[in-house]
Amino acid sequence: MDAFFASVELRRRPELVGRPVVVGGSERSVVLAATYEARAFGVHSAMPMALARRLCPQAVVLPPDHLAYQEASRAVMEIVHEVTALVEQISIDEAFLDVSGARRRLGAPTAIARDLRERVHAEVGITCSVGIATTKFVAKLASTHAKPDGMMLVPAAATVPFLRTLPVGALWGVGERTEKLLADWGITTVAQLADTEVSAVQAAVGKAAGAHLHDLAWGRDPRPVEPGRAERSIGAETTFEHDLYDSAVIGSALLGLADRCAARLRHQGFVARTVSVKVRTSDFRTLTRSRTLRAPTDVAQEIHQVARELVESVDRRGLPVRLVGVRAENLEPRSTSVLQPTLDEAVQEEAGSRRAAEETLDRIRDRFGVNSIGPASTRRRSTTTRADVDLS
DNA sequence: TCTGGGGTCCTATCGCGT
DNA sequence: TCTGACGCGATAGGACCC
Repeated sequence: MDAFFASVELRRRPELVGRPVVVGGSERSVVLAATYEARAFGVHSAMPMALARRLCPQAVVLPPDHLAYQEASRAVMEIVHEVTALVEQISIDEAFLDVSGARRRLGAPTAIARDLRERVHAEVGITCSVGIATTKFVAKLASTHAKPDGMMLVPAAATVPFLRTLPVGALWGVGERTEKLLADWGITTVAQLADTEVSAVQAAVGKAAGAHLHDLAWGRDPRPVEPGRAERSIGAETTFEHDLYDSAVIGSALLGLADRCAARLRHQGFVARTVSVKVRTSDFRTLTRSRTLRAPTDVAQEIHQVARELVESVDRRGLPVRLVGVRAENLEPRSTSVLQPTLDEAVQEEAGSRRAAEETLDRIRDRFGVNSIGPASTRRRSTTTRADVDLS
């Protein structure tokens, strides 16, 4: 999708079409999406909002509405799945389609792409771009070049010449750091990368990455389209409005994050064997700690307990905390997970009743909304009376 | 300029068992 | 009995993507 979050916003606020629009939070956040009018001022996603406002003071800034984007994404992906079942969704607004088996039914890839783009525009009201190639990675590059609202075909024979025109930074997997490492070796273009010995590339960026990048530079990418890949982790994190010293406040934030993690684990039918936490201090250093449990869990109270201990174990050198996060890893389906027998019956009973309580939360949230109920210490004091309107 | 929140994957290191 | 190679899982950190 093109400027996805911004496009969804413009769909319901057509009066803003043609103006620079930026989607992003207000405080201490970054740009999530910018219209092409805003990009003309140098604004781009991941840029600090403070800088974006300075570069383009006249931009209309909209707060993100993730539910709306998820719904738009779902609508688009529904259309995509009508083209072929071989769909690999890689983010909220991107997917790979293997249409090699759909040609007889739907025609040439260019025809499939044209129909798909027309349908998305007509039925969802936003534009997308399509890249067509014999490998995933070249298709991705082609779609980037096609933006906005375009289509680009890179025939097999044209692949290597096309790649050689690009800077190394265009390669999928080459970010700021890798770009600099390669530049130290005099490699700034894909053509130079391709013409360098694999061993030299590996010396610069590491064994696995080096071999991979050298392959990509020659258009070699054997990765197939993999429909329905299983998730490997589920997490939640938050940046505070102000850096915090207070362990009690950090602890209640952790409870809210553990609660979100656990609810999503239960919703998707997973239990997690490992809990990891992330702490970012005021100097922007990021520390992580993780612990593998004796028995996997999807209970917020257990995750919170572990998360709290892990955060306590971090040496933050006396600095205040900017961000904390909780992540559940080593996921397995709850249905097949072996429940660890515990000799202590009281412990087992306690865990069981906690889970039952949290399942009740799930049902209340299903009926009354995700914000209708939550752990007491995470609730904002409101001006309403105790007969909280949330449950009315 | 001052840096989000959701993830994936890779690498280095360490302890442990063989 | 000691030593080292090796594989493996756990852990921590970091690069990268949208």
